Amino acid sequence: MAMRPTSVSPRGDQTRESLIDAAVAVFGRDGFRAASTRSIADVAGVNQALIGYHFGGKPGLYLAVFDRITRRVAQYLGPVAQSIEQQFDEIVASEDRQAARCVGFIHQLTDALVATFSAPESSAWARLVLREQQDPSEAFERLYGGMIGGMLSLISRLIAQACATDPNGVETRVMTQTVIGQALVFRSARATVLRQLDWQDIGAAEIKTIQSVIRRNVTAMLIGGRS
Amino acid sequence: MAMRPTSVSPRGDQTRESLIDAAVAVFGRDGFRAASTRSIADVAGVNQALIGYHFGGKPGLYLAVFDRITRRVAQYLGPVAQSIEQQFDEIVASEDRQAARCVGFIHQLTDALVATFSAPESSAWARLVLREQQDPSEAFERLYGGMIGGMLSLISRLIAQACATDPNGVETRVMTQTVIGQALVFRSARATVLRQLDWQDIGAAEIKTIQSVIRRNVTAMLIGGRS
DNA sequence: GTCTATAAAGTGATAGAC
DNA sequence: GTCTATCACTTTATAGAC
Repeated sequence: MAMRPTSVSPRGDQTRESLIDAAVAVFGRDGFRAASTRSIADVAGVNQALIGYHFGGKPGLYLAVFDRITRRVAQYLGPVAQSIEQQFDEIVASEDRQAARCVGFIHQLTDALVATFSAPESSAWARLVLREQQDPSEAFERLYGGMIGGMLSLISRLIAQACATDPNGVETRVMTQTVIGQALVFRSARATVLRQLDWQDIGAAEIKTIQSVIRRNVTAMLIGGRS
Repeated sequence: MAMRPTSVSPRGDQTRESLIDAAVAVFGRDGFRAASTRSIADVAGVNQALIGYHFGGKPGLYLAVFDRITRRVAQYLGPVAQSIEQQFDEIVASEDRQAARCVGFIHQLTDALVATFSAPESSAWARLVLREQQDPSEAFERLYGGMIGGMLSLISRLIAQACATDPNGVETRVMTQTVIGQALVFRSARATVLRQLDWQDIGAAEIKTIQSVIRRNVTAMLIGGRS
């Protein structure tokens, strides 16, 4: 089985990039099995046989697509997450719980999630990721290890700190999912959202509204009814 | 183009049922395009040519699948929704806002949503519905008109009543989505949920935990931080 | 109402020229 | 690194026997 060539030729690099770009769109639209290597090659403007040469075959290209998605999503969320991670270390080291500050960090993260999921490129990603969520393959490992896992861990620790609960407890983790779910639904149930709200698209104005409602919800959930 | 026969033969009925059952599973697993009529017929234990005879072709069978899903989900959620709808009419007619009672109704609905999405049959449905949400076709109309629209409307009115807001206002509708999103995420991000919580499955015990957390969240969101 | 058989088109992989 | 050509297989739809 042919593997990705080790030499770094500018021409070949360009071909690989074009193929991955095209594969994100076509795999997203048609799914792994229905997507044909011919249509991917056509969209990429390269020869069909080059998929075998550069990625070893259709499955290899599919995995390369998820590495691409992971890297791109990390570009959106990474800076915010890292900044919070750093400040969170100081909070844990201090004696004060600083619940309000933790909630503020969660607000930053839900804002970023809503913005990321609403980005135009996210449309193709979502189809791929949602499929993997229902029926995880090797590609899901790359997603979880590359981005999702770290994000879940960070939000769980912030919630635990804000509510003085166990970050590894079941309730904290379930609560983490409900926080993310509030942002995720605007992508996963997109057709329903557009229809119910009579929106043509989720643009800058709509994103602001969503972010503001989720901020309010999160605040109420975490420091509204207690301590 | 052959249409569904008008005569009602027991033998043909059985064939149609088998084909729809099989189609839910195979379309769910492979998507519309990748699913082959041959594999559907094999799973159903009938001849491939009968898909053309009974449904006019592959697209006709696909639509029949969504009618089936709509009817089944309505069996889960319909009774709860109707009971609440009835009592809600009385609340609107009365002078008291009865916010706590409205929140109780929403709890019943989120409980039902979590239970429905976690049902084993929901696994195949979800793949189909999530695809339509990203890329709606004629099948989405049947879903929205048959079930989703009514559920959204009911929750929006309950939220508006509980919070004294406009049921048709953007904020109320966005809030409705965030409520549903908390239940939906346990299906739409299933692989992530199972992994983060180290669950093998979402069974009766897990459902109880999820329902309880969402109930608490909804209460905080709607009557925790205000009035 | 169900079957077999088949036509016409599309699939992924790959050998081999350049 | 890229191309053309082709193999072996699968796809949907349908004609026609029963």
